Amino acid sequence: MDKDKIIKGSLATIVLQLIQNNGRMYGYEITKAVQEASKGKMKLSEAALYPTLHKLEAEGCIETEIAIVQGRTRRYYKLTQKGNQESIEQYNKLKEAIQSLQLVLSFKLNHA
Amino acid sequence: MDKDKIIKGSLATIVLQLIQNNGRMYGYEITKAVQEASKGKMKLSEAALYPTLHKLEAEGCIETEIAIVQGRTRRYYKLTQKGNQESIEQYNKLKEAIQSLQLVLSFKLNHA
DNA sequence: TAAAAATACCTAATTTACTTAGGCATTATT
DNA sequence: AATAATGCCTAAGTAAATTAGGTATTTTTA
Repeated sequence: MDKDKIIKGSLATIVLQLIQNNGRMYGYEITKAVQEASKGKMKLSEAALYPTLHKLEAEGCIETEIAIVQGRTRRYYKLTQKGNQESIEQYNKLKEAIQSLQLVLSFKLNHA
Repeated sequence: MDKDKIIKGSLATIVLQLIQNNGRMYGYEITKAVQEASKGKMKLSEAALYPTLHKLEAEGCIETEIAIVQGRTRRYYKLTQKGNQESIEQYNKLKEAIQSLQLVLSFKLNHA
């Protein structure tokens, strides 16, 4: 999802968190949100996003609602109860993982 | 590399950074360092590590030196000049990516 | 007003990085 | 004597992304 392919494996967590923070979102909007929030440093491809959304829906974490706006179809997603729990859990784990990562990156052996 | 499969794609960066911080390290030692530094929250499998080490060596980022300690063979790795540059570059990109990630995770739409 | 860009959805094939599941050999511990 | 720890490794499978498209409508630009 990253221009520089650095952080992987947190796409579902990001998507859940974004939807949670904003009530409901549609796919295209999510890609733009990631770009805007990261000041262009991250670019979330639609090819990565849509399969993730469909998977989250299949798992019962999100549910959809279609809207037609100015002749174009939007598929809005919002969290289910399960998705709400998942979002919180995964967010906490990600935060922990980031902290662990930072500890590892600055680790020095006793004797070194 | 993670018990919880959260952060992926930064293994090479972690390895380079650990070796840089400690002058030289051998494989088994790296797995233990990750465990210790993260207080057991991260577990780096040898199956993930060794191929990464071999790839970094093939790329000319690290070079090896064999030592025999108490009847066992250790393969120490240290950074080459290229590895040194790579380490710094990748580390900086990872730091940036973490910051971007945090921005994205807390993003809210104007109107939401 | 025609062409290009933006909006909005999507999939298939490939690649990459990791996990699962082992193997081998020596030394230290129980 | 058996098990755990140290130390190296590989092969097969999987999951998650990338690459490379496709379709359709509306808005903007030249």
